[in-house]
Amino acid sequence: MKYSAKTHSFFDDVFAVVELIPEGRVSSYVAIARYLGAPRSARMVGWAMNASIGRTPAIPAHRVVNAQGLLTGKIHFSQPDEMEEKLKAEGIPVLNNQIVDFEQYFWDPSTELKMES
DNA sequence: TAACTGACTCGGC
DNA sequence: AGCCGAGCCAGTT
Repeated sequence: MKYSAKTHSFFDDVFAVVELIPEGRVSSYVAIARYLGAPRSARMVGWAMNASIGRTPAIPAHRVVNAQGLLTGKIHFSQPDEMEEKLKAEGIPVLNNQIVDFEQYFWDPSTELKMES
């Protein structure tokens, strides 16, 4: 199930953006999709995260949450609490699977990277 | 090739 | 205020 490694795809773009998310910050599926010019492809971004598991370098998928700041993807990690623990370790408060003050930690690539040189 | 899937979102009830 | 259904698109089977 890994015969598409050679294929350059939307996934690769997603990985590239996720890797750019600064430590201590979080982004959302729709924000990344929007930045890549596919505002309706939030689901694909989530799927890309699933495909990123086990990849090297490690993709900080734990910094990507849904539009509400909810850790919807935590159940997909090797350890369900891994996502939450990593976020807390970076200084991001998480309560009931949801990021506290989400907007404060939110990192939007469309805003932060709009002027790539 | 066609059909199905999903770590999403939004809108309606 | 919370639950349910439909749209969305690229990758997988």
